[in-house]
Amino acid sequence: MAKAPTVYDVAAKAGVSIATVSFAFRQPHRVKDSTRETVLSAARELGYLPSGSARGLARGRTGVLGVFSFDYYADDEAGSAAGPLTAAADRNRDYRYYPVYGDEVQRGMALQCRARGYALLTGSATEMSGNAQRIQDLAGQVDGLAIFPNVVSDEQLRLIAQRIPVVELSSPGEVRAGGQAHVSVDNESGMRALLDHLIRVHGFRRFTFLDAQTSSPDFRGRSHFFAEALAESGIDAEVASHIVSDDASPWAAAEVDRLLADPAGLPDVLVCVHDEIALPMMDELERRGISVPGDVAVTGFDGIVAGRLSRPPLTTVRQPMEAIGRSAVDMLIRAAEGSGEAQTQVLPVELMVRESCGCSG
Amino acid sequence: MAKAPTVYDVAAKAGVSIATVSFAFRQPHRVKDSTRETVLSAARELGYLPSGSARGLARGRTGVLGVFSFDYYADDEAGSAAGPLTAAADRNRDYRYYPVYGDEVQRGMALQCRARGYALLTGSATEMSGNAQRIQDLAGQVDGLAIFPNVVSDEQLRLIAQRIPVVELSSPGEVRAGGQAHVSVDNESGMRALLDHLIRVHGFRRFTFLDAQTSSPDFRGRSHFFAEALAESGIDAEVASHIVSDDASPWAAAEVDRLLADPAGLPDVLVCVHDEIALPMMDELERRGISVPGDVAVTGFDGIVAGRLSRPPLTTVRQPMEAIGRSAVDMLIRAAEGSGEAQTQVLPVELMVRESCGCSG
DNA sequence: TTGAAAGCGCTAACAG
DNA sequence: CTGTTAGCGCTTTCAA
Repeated sequence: MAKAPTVYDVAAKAGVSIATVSFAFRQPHRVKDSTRETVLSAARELGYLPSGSARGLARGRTGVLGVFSFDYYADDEAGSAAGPLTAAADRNRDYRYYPVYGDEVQRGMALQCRARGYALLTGSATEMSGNAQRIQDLAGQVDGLAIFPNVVSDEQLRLIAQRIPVVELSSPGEVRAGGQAHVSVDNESGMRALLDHLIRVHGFRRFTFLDAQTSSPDFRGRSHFFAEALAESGIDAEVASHIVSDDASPWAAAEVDRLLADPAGLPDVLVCVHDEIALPMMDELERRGISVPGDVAVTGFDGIVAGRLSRPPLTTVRQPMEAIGRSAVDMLIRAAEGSGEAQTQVLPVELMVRESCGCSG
Repeated sequence: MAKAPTVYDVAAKAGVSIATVSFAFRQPHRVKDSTRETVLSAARELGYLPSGSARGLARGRTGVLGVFSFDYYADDEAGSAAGPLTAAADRNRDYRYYPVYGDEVQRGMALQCRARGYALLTGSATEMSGNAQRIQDLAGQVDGLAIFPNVVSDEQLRLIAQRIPVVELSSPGEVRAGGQAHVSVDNESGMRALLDHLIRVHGFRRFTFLDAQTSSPDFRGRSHFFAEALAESGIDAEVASHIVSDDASPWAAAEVDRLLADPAGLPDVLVCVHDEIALPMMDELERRGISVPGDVAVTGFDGIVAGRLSRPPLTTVRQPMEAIGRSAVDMLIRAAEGSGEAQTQVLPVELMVRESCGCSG
């Protein structure tokens, strides 16, 4: 790359001051038409491209929003191996559940950024260390940052939130960390609507809840309202021990073993804390010749795309992922542009009755 | 947000110079242990977060790569309306084909950026004007830029490529624009493998090619090799008039009308230039009671997720989307870090024989 | 091992 | 309408 021309070069070539060059681009109306023409064409001839860093530094804002996530499907070896990149390598990846929850939320953010004239900077955590460094670098480059739960320590989060608006893409924890903004969904209504359906329509009485090993405010909330709602209905539930979500098949197999070993027999329904637990469970059950929903019903939570396409289609509670992303962006922009602090927001969910609960398509 | 502490504040608090603060962060080994401790803890207490803009400006690089795309599903009204964001609004979107080709490529870029320690800045074009502005802003903030075809004028592209490494995510055009880097796939082999299968295994003789209205080097390549390969086999093909890809149902209905109106009857197979034409065609055919592949076979190109889940599953040629994205990132980084110019690269494709061609699952 | 000082390229008062 | 000028916050020689 040849040395990049700057405002100085353009100014010299156009025979004006650098301020005029800047104005010609940023406040065209403040410059005489003919002057603007001169400047613009000088810029064109030189191949002038304004430096984002310099602009950002001078203005104190970058026009960029950030999002930091954890990519469950990421495979660091693929990246470092630098081996031949083939179609076969691609195919071997497990994209059964892609796009997942976070992908759809990020998509919502991208769309809203686009609509609002911002760019979106994405970064994601690594299995390895160095995440603190990564996220600080990211935070230093944006006007506002959205963060998925469980990817950043509270300390880090507080540090960053002190400098730029931050919104967590989850429910607030049980203990509200001082004023931290959140965009979340109404887990309570969702869980209650789901259980209401299972109890009233299907008459289920024996419930098993499949929880995730990775804890999060949302998961804890669902678990909590599951128990609460059942208790109110005078039903006792069994809460399965934590599920390892690291590796798909092993835990599902183990869990089915556990269910089968229960002398009391299978429960009426497996209520899973999220779709990515429900889907592999259905697969594993089918593999063992156990019919869903014939022998046992299964439900999820989130409403990822894969659940619509599974067999049977998954009954679940759908989060408005795109809206979550859009909402986060709006909050960040509002806060970044000074119109008030970011506030926590709770979006509605929707019960999606499909076939895995026993309803007919 | 309180005024952000800077190196100066940290330096003052730690009783050192700003150079030492910088060193403490960027070249820890060059600073005495005790000094580093002092600096770091001063920084922590102050809640110091380095400014990305300032770093970028001083270093001449940002550690960020960019990608500019066009989002076909984007709905600007949803963004500007700022109406209530509900689950229902989300559900009404047509995500049948999501994630599309570009989403998977971007995913590959994100993964590789992560692996290489870069962040990824995403921007996308608008139906409206102002794209030149958007992309220049984007380009000004990154060390390298990947661009999808048909979203940026050649002039813009040249301007940007003059300043930072740029790679186009498509085949080079027929007329190679001077040295512009590309990451693309072997459309010729893919199309030939597909036709070979259709001719040899299924004995098809009557082919119709469904082209896209939006032209691109890849689409033109596929169209070209389709005709060439058939000609070599002594088969004559009919190339359907351009298909409007703007709105799904209307053109598909019109196209089916056209096919039905042909006194010669249906062709043996509809070879579509990409999956997003093949899929709606299959839907429309089914709607009219025309069996695929019973009455007419259909094939696609790209290998998007939706094609695996359609009924029947779509026979297509799969591009290694993730690898394309990863490869683009590697090229950009190589070029940005000065180890040579970005070069064009052609990745292999793979014929995915599924059921829409008449093979049995 | 640390400090002084010169930029990096642009924006935005403030003058004129 | 245009020019002068002072930063924006950090990195990086070059000296000490």
